[in-house]
Amino acid sequence: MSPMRLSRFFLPVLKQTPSEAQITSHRLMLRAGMIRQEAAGIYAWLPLGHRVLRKIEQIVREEMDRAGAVELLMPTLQLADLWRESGRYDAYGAEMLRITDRHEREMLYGPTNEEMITEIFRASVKSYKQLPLNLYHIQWKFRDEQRPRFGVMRGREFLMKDAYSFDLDEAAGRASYDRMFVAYLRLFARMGLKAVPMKAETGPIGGELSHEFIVLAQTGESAVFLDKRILDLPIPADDVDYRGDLTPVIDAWTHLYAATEDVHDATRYERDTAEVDRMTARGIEVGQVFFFGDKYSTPMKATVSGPDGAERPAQMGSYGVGVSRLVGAIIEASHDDAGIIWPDTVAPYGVGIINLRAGDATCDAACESAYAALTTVGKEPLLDDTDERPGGKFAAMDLIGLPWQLIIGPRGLAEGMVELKRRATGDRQTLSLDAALQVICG
RNA sequence: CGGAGUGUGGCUCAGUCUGGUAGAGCACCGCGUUCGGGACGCGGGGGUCGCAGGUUCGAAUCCUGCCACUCCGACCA
Repeated sequence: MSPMRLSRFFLPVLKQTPSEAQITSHRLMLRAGMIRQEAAGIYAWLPLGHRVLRKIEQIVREEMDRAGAVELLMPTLQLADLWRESGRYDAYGAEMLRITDRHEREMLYGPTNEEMITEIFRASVKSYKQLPLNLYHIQWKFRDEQRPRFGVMRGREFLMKDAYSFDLDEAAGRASYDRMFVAYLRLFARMGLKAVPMKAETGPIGGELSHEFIVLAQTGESAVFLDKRILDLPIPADDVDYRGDLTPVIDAWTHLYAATEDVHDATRYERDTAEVDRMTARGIEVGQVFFFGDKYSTPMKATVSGPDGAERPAQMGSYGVGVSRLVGAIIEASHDDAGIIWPDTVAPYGVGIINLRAGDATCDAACESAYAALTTVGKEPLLDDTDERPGGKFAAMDLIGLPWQLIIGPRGLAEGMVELKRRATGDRQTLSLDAALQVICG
C-alpha cells in the first residue's frame, strides 16, 4: 500500500472521547479517526481504519490460500427461497434482516453463506475427483443483533472471512477441518495475537465438531478456563505440509484443557489440569470452525459420485474469521494510556515521520529524504508535514500507534541527528538519519 | 425483549426543575507572538436546541405522540 503525507490525508483525530464509547478499543478507534458510527452497530471505516482492515484481510487471505482454499466472492443479498431449502429461513429468527424487492420477492442480507455456497457447489461439482474443495470469501455480513455494543467488536454489519469445505467422506472432511485449524493458528499469530482454540458449541450452524478461537483480553465477552501451558505451544511454521497428516498438531493444541464458560466442565478441568497451570481469564472470540457433515448437503441435494459410482452427500465444514472484529480485538490486546500499539504486521503505516518544523528548509529536506527512502523499501511511511505544534504531533502519533516514530527537528539536525522511537516499548535513540533507517529496516 | 437513561454547533457539556433575545471549553477561520510532548492574545464563522403536534403573548424549558442513540440484563455464527 502507498505512503502518505498527513497534509493530504483524512485523519479526524479527537482529543475528547465521544460519550458512547465504553471500552478501550471503541474509544481508541473513534479517537484515532478509524471509524465513524452511522447507526447502531453500523460503522463507516475511515481511511486509517480501512487500511488496518485491509492488512488483516490480506493476512487471512494469504493463510487461506496457503492452506489450499480458493477465494471467490458471493453477494450480500440472497433469495429467501434458498434458505427455505435448508429450513433456516424460518429457524433463523429476528437476527436475519429481511428485505422485499420491487417485485415483492423475499430476500435477505446474508448473515452467513452455507446455503449459497452449497448451491454453487452442487451446480458444478459432481465427482469425488474434484474433491477436496475449499471455497472462501471475505464479505460483509449483517446480523440484526438485539443489542449491538463495543464498537466493531459486536456490530450488526461486520466483515467476515468465511470458508466452506467439501469432501467425500467424514475422514477427508476431518482433514479439511484440521487444515483450517492450522491455518487459523498461523493467521492469528501473524497478527500478533495469542488465539487459543477452545471446544465450542455449534449453535445454529449445526454439527458436532467445533472450536472457537479466543483472544485473551480483559474486556472479553466471555469467561474462559484454560491450562496456561497452551499459551506456549509453538505455532506451525510457514512451510507446514498441508497435504500431510496434521493430527499431531491438532492433538497438541486440543489435549490441554481450554473452554469457554458455556461448555466449562469444572470436574474435568480440576482433574486434568494441575493447579499451577490453571488460568481463568476473559476472551474475545475471533474465529470459529465447524464440521457438520451433511447438514446442508442432504436437504439441498449437494451430492457427488464416489469411486464406486454411488452418489452421496458432500461432507461439509465452515470456518469463520471476524475480520472487522479483529481490529478491535488487536487493540484490546495491544494499547497503553497514550493510544494504540499496532503490531508491525497490521499497522496502517510502518513508520510515522514527524517533521517538527514544517516549512524549515533543512527539516523539510531531511523528512522528504526519509520519506523517499522508506517508501522505496516498502515501509509505508506516514509523514506528518502539517504545521501543527510538536506536542500535538507527538500525541497524535502515539494515539494512532504506528510501530516506529522518526522524529526530525531543527535542534537535532544541527548536530546531524534525528530521534527514533519504538512505539511498543517507548525506547528512543538519537542517531543519524542513515543509522535510523538501518534500524527500521532491521 | 425487560429495565434505566440521553438527544443543545464537529467533540465534551451547561442551560430544562422555576417559560422571557441559545451559552462555555475544545475544534475551525484571520492576524500577531510562539514552536522538541496537546501554547497565548485579539478578532471571527458555525446551532430550525432529535422530529411532529399541543398549551401560551412567548417554548431548548411545560404537555402528548413518535424517532434515534447509549447503558444494565436476557439473547448471541
